[in-house]
Parts: sequence; structure tokens; C-alpha cells
Amino acid sequence: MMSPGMVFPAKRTTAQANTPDAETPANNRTTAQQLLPVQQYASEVAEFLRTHKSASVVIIVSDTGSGKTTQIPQILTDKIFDDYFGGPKRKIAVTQPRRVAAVSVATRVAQEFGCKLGEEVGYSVRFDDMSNPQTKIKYMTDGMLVREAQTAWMLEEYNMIILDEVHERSLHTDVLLALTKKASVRRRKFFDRQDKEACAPLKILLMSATMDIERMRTFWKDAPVLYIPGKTFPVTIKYMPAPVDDYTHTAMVAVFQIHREEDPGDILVFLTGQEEIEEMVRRCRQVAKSLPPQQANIQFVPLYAGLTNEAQMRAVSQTAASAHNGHATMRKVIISTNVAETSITIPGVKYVIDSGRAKHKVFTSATGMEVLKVEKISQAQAWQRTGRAGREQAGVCYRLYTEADFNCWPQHPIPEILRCNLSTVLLQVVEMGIEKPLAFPFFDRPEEENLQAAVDQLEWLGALTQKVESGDLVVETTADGKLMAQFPVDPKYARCILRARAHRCTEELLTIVAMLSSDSPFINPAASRTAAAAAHEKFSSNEGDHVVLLNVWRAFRDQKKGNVKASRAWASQNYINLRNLERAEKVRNQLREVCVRKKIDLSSCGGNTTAVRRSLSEGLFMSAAERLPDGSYITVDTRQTVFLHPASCLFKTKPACVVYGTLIRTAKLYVRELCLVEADWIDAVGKEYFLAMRQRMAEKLAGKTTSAAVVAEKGETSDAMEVDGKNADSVI
DNA sequence: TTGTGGTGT
Repeated sequence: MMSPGMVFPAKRTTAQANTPDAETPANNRTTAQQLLPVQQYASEVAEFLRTHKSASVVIIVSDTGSGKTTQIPQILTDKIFDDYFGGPKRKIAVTQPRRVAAVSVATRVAQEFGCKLGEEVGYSVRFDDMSNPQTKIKYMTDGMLVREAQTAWMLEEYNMIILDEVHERSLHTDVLLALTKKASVRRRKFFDRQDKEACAPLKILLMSATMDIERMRTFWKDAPVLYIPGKTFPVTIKYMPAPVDDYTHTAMVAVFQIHREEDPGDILVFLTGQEEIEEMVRRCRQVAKSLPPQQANIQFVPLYAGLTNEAQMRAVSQTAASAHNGHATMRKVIISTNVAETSITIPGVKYVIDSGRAKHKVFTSATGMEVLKVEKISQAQAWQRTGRAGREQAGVCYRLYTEADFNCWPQHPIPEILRCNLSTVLLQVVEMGIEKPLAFPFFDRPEEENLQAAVDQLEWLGALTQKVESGDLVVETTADGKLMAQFPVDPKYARCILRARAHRCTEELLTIVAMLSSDSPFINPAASRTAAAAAHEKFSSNEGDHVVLLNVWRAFRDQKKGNVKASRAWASQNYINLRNLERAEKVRNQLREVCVRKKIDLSSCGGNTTAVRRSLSEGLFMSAAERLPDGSYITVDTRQTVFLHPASCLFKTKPACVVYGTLIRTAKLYVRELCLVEADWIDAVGKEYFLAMRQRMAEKLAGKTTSAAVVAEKGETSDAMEVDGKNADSVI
């Protein structure tokens, strides 16, 4: 067992500049604490907006705690709404990357505004719309606004779109950056030329933390910028004098050092994942047992998104200030993933310990492969973590890396739009009437290869057609594509639903696709793994994991005829996560509504699971794999060696041919969410696709005679290719 | 024979 030791030099008294906002001229910390900075600057904000009344885009920059999200929309409605916008008065949309934020901010603003939530001030998030036609300020998730744009891409319902937390660069915020840019130009032209009563110009307000402002100004042709100081307290930064190998161990030593030497205040530790966190919590509790009685006032709580709401609440709720051991107060140590970076705010934190790492998902369009790996975070993320120590009082951030290391890290994380499968977004954008998706004004343009891969994939799925007109790629959605765009799921699953019409099993496919859109219904607690596996056995199938999901759903639905209590008991006995199933139910209802609206036949196949598998094969044919003699598999299109994931119900039976939902590299290159299919089915639906892929591979190989290409030709694993410093993408 | 960073329609 480790012994608590000293990892950091003695306490330094000088507070260093803590966040980038300390450098902005407007920043000072002598503000009256009862007022939010924006309230103090209200007249300046109003003046700024009035001065730039003719600008279609303005930028407001501010860090945590300025109150910009709650106050600025109110300033717009209170002070200048009447004369600020030309044309008829409609709504202000304020987008948020997270639903909880949209809901909670709207609730607070409705109170301040003195109206009932859902009237002048409201919100709109998936499954929950609290707004009406008279709503003036509508908080919404960015994804929700993208959805709305699909039917009205010029966003005529709004006078102004406020994009909040732009610096986070969420996928949908990036889509909106491009879309609103296009819409504002079009609306301006429309307004100038035509009926001024029918359509007002569209104003855009970007709200961001202090970063990347110059690039943003360039993108928006020198948009005016207003800086507002945030309200945070100074945070002292302490770096490691030398690099550490074992950051978990170092984090533990730091925790106990702080506990021994520093003032009261909770500690927030940033690690990378559930397993690592549970392990550290366990070891900390062990060490705490041997602390002297006067130091026993310490407790450890894990925090990650996979926890139940109750467990998350336990981590977030304020430490009971009640005396412990007669006099000392309890110190709480929250050991968390990056969920505590932005999504969850924890009161009472005075110390942050930052491992400097996080798990990131990387997607490769050429192979459809995902990798989830631990990587160094960006400087912006490090500042975000640091800021968590200064919300209520001055704090300290212990960085488990050297200053020299930190200075070498990238300034910003890679935006999501550059590291995800673009097919869903692309179909949405095309359905808005954007015919030349390669010319869409992305703030950060995805690699053309990735965009083209998404276009190709959508074409193979029958969602669109593409052609080249005077050098530009022009695409158009097909009738099926228009239907597919209606479903809020990956287009390949939308295609499965559409194919289910022919096989008379749309009800079953709705269930399966809804279940795939939600987190797994299975709970596998480490302590009772055998019991859980035994309980799950009754849902098993030799036809694949999709049929297993269907079985779970049917059991759940039959249970639901009973009462809530019975439902809970059933879930607990069967190691089933009820929350995830209830979410799947909501998704299913939404998908079903799309079918009703679009007059898509709803039919059920009963026990005929062949029809179900056939439908799946026709949407997932691009993700097919065949068994090799040694029990491994090879993907039919890109000829990569892959392995069935051991958690799949087909792991043992190893059928000759499967389609899969995801291809992910962890210990090996695994395929998951497997469905047993006949090779004939795949050939029938994917013949042209496989021919085209084979031809493309041959062309690439002809052009490249590197050893990597030869290895790829033999169908070796991409491991072998990586030895050459290449990967499968470079040869396919 | 494995494993789930985090969002969202």
C-alpha cells in the first residue's frame, strides 16, 4: 500500500494568472459580488448592440460566471427588442450544447422575467417542448435547432439566433455556424428586395469563452466583439517539477497531501474512465482507514456519466457541514471523468487535481473504425478544469504534468465535426436544400475525403444521388432519402426501417433501432457478474444481438402491463437498466410518429425473425464480415481482419456471415452489435457496392506499391499496417 | 474472451 508522501513543493503564495480572461483588459475582480457582470454592464451591452445594429453578426466573449446566458436575451427583449430588429417581431433562439442547461436556464429566466415557463420564456429540447407561438426567448439544444432548420432552413421564426458556448464546438453548433451564415445572407437579400413585412433580417449573436476570437472574426468578416469579464476567483496553478509515470498514484498522494496540509475545501480529481475511477476510490478508502483520527474526516465519491442519477446527485450535493469527530468538517473528494468539466458543476470545490488526460473517440471514415483512447487534453480543457476550483472562492489547481509539457499541448480540442461520421449531418444538410455540401461554409472544414465518404455512403444507402456539374459536386436527395432524413438516427438504421416495409416488420425494426439509439439495457455489476449473465441468458438468441434487444423489449413491454413497482422488481431481478429502456421507449414513440406522419406502413412479423434480419442486412450490408478458417473474420468491403466482440451472443457460435453495427479498436479490432445473415442476402443488396470497393482498392494498390499496401492486399490486420507507419485508410 | 470519455435529434 502506498504511504502518503509529498509530491508538490511547499505552498507558493503568489497566485498566478489563472485563466485566459485574466489577460483581457476588461477583467478585474473588484466587482460587487451580488451583481452578475452582465447586469453591471447592461447599459454597455445594450449600447454595443445598438451601435452595431446594422451588423448581422456580433460576438460577445466572456468566461464562466458572467451571466451572459441568462441576462443578454433579457436585455435584448427589455431594452431594444422593439427597434433593434427590422420587420415583424418573432423569437430569439438561444442554443445550448446540453439539454439540462437549456431547461434550467429557461426556468431561471422565466422567473426573472416574471412569466410562466413556456410563455414569453420557454425551452425546446427533445421529448420536451415548453414553448408556444408567443414565446419571445426560446432556449433550445443546438441539435433541436438543426432539426427545425430541416423544414425551414432560413429560420424565419427567429429574429435572432444566439449560439452559446460556441468555443465548445459541438457538432450541431458547427452546423449552425455555417447554416446561420448562409441564412443571414439570404434573409438580408430577401428583406432588401422584397416584402419587408414578411421576413425580417436574421441577426446572429455568438457567445464564447475567450479563445479563437480572431478566427471567428475572420469567418464572420470582422464581426464586432464585446468583452465582458467573468466572475471567478484566482486559482493558483501548481505544476509537477518533473513528468510522472503513474498519474493515478500521484493523484492519490496529492489528495492526502492536501488533506493533511491545506485549508478545508473539497477536492475534484480528473481521471479518464469508470474503471480507473472506481479503482482509485477503492484504494483511497483503504488508505483513509489508516489515517490518524483527526484526519479521518474525508470521503470519496466517484462521478461519471454512466452512474445513476442518484449516485450523481450524491457526488454533486454539498458536503454536510455537520461536525465530524467533534470539530473538523468533512472533506469530500470527487473523482471524476470529464463529465465534471462542463456538464456537471460541483459546489464547494477548492482544489482541483488534473491528470491532464481524457478518453477521446476517434473515427476513421475510410474504414468506419472507431477508437477510444486515453490522450492528453488541450490547453483549453486544462483551463476549464482549473476554473472548477475558483467558482466560489480562491482555489488551487494541481497539474500532474510539467509546465513545459502543458505548453506543448494543442490549444483547443479537435472539433467534433472533424472526428465523427458525417453521414447523419450531411443528410440533414442536404435535406435543407444545400445542394453543394462540399461548398458548405464550415468553420472548420472536414477533410474532403470524409465528406465524400459520407456522400458515397448515403448514395449506396439510396438516400441521394450525386453528379459533378461544372467542377462542383451536386447532390440531391431521393424520395427514400427524404424519408430517411426524418428519422433522428444514423441513416443506415433509417434505411433498415424503410426496408422493413417490404418484409412486414416495421414495428420490430422501430424497437431495435430505438434500443440501439439508447444505452445498453444490460447492467453488469462487477460484484455479481455471474448472476447478471445468468439473468441475461433468457433473452439470448442464436440469431444475433438485435434479436436479443427485441427479446428484452418484448419482456419489458409485457411487464409494463403490470404496475411500476412490478416493473422495477422485474428490472432489478434481471439486471436490466430501466432508465435506458424507458428512454428507448421514448425514442421508439418518436420514430413511430415519423412513420405515422409519413404514412409508412406499420406491420409486425410476430415470431418471424428472419424478416427482421433481412431488413437489417439491407441497411447494414456495408458492414458485413465473413468468417475465416481460424475463427477470425474479414470485412467484406475493406478486407480488414476483425474479431467478434466477446460480449456478443454470436461470439461462441461464430456464424459464417454477419453484419455489424460498430467496428471498434480496443484490445483488438472488434465488431459489435452483430446479426446473423445469409451471404446471399448481402450479395444481392450489395453487389455493386462490393465491386466498386474492390475496384477502388485495386486502383489504390496499383498506385502504391508500399509494403503496407501489399499487407492490405493479403488481408492482414491493420496492426501489421501500422508497423509501417501506415494504416488501412491510406491504402483503401 | 470484453469493457463504457462526453454530448445530442
